[in-house]
Amino acid sequence: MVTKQFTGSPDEADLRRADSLAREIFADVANKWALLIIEALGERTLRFSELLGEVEGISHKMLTQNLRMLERNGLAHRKVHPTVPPRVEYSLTEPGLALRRTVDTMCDWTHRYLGHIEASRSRFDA
Amino acid sequence: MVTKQFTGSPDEADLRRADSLAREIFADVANKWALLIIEALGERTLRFSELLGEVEGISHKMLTQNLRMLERNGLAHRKVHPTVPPRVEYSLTEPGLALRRTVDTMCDWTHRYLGHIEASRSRFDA
DNA sequence: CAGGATCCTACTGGATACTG
DNA sequence: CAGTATCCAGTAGGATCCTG
Repeated sequence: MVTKQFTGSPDEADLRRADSLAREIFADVANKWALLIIEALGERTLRFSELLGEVEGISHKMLTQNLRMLERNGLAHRKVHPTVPPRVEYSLTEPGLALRRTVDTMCDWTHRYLGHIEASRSRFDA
Repeated sequence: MVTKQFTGSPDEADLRRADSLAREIFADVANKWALLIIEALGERTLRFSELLGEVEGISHKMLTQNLRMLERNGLAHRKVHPTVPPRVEYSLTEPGLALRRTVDTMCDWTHRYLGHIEASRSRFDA
């Protein structure tokens, strides 16, 4: 489980707070776009427009929204070059890189079980 | 990236198909409820009603929906006991267990960086 | 080029009631 | 108890227009 149960311990309130925070973070991060962005940024630093092309199917709006969220949580770093036209580069922070490693294993998993899953689907759909 | 680019190879069509399948599976699995259910089932086999209680905040409908999806993809196994009242038990299959390991590391990640993230949020919100 | 704001649609997901 | 069906509200998310 994401959350562990603490009952009756001294600073129970603090622990419950950490608990709900953990759930919030998990909900932030456990979504398709966020994970795909993290995966893309793991390769190298990317500009906004590059990400838009790199993350298959994402819209302008969703990209901005998720980048803000990642920045707020300290997973991505936003570097603005004060040039004209503006140039903004996104990269992963240490926590972001750590998360990226687990996303990697998720991608590996996907490819490893592709066959199993496709077979299971055919069986189920029958 | 989830998807790798193959261009000009012999059976390019097959690879593109596998590609889009991979993205589909990733989208199925990379969602809050699916991951939380997998995490819960990792502990032990659970009945429908037990899952409902175990997965914090999930609704009846979302649970059914996600369980069907997990079953279809061959990640969860559904065992019906022909008793009355009915008793249905869900457990993880081998692929499901494998995925569960990566979900575990994601949960660990969440708890490890809780402090970093909370601090980053305060900074950002100011 | 990066990205905010707005509008609008479509789907997600909750509550509730019904069946085996 | 497990699961389906229906209805409905909220929101995710696309398209578009506008600024520095």
